[in-house]
Amino acid sequence: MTRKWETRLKQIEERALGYEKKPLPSVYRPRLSKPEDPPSIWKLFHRQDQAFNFVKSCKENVHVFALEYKVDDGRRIYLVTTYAQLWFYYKSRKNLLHCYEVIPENAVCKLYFDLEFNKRANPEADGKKMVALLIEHVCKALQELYSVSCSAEDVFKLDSSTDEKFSCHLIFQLHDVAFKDNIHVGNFVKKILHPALHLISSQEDDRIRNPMDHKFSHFPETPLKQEISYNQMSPDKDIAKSWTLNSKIPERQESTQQSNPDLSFLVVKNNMGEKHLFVDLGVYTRNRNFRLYKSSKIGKCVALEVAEDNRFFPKQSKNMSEENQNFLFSLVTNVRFSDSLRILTCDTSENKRKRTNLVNSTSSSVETIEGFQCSPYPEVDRFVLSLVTKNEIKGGIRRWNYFFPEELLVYDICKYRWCQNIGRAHKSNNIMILVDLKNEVWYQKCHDPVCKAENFKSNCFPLPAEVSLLNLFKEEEEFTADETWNNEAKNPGASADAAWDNSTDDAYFLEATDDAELAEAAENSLLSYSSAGNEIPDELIIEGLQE
DNA sequence: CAGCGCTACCACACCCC
DNA sequence: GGTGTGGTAGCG
Repeated sequence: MTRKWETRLKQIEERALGYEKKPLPSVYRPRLSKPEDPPSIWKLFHRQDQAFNFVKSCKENVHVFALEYKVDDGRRIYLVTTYAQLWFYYKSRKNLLHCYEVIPENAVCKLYFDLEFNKRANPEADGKKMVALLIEHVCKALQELYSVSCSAEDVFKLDSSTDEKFSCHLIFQLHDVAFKDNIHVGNFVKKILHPALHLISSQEDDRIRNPMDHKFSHFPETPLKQEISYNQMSPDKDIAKSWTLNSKIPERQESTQQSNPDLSFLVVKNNMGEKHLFVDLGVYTRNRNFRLYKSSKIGKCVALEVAEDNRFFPKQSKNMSEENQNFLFSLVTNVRFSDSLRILTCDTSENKRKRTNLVNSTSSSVETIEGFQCSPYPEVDRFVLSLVTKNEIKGGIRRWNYFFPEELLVYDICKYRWCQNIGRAHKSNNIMILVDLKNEVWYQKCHDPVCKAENFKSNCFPLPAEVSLLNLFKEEEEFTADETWNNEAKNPGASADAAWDNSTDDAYFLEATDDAELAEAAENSLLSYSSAGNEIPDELIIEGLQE
């Protein structure tokens, strides 16, 4: 008995000594493996808005994913992490089986489609052929409406079909082109499928359709061609003017556009025998969850895989597996920023009207349009405004865009045109201020064709302390908050953080969660990492951290 | 204890012919 | 009967 006590005492003393040598950090920051590596981020939330708030406070390039965790329950939990970290735990497909990309509202994104039909209700439908025809139609539309060239070789086709149901996703990999957000994607898709919508709305036979139908142009409303082009010059930057111009275009143009294309191939029947579109138009809503490559819906075991007739093949990369590349290309919001990136927009006429009214009603006041003037980073906005305010001239933010992968905020400036390239203000072209949050610098570019021709980019200047320190402060706040939460054993992120941690301290691991629901979710899919081991191959760490 | 963002649908009120 | 409104079941 005494001997047993002695050995146990000795063990405890040894452990105490160990802790003295390597004290636990006061702030818990899980790491990949090496202390010099950036901290890993793996946080779970019950609420989507909490997840997005955390993303905002995060300096790293993180994204929100939704995880289904209970059969026959729509409930999801939200995971915030980087693409690399997610892939690291995701790729084995032993856990995280039912994951969705959350396409944030206002996030620049790719053109994407969800296509489906019931095979039994449509015995003669040829899915492959329908997809090919759709792609052809979409490419034609992109060419006509935006002068964007693409083909089936730019379309990543993922398939999730069963004997019962044809189901696939298309993710367009356009060159240096993306949409402003998924609402604009939806407007574009609805616009170009308008003739087909008409085929299903009318119960009657085609022969007795309203004769007016024949007047419908191929693409009924001209989209807002006011593209935010960072490398292309738009002579008149007066947005109100260009909107007015655009809003007047519609019907006039129809004569120049081609006649009604035959989109009858898009019409399918649902289980009830009712006519529906092959293209699911319900996937273009705010914060839409879009199933990830290699994920299945909960309760089903059919995952999205590269379609056998997929024609998009990413260039092979030396330091990344093919699967990892597939994963990255399949992500709708994984849009790379480039100097020549063009952002396509497609407003509904309603929105156009609303915006035009807004512009008109506020043009004289200092405040401008909501959503256009303020980015999610008010501190950065303030700093940018300070940069474009000199003496009498008070510049403003005309619009902003945030690029997730690069953590780059691009501000289109109005009423202030001083360009560092020419050392004076441009006469008719506006400038841009780019804020690189990752590297904590800002620089200036501009819309002037001459400056753009030489690809002018000013020197980088460090962000002031109040902007770059902002992240640090937020981080501290976050951790303080977490600690409080941990004390209350309510921190939903704790369990997964522990899972990510390689320190194998059982005490830490176990105390991570006593929340029954999360624990269950964790057991189901998330926390099997303890058995995944701590050995992370070096090449993966590099891959993981380089992004 | 705990998802989210819609749309289609229904009931009802109100108006006009 | 046409139109607007408000609430909700249920879909994706």
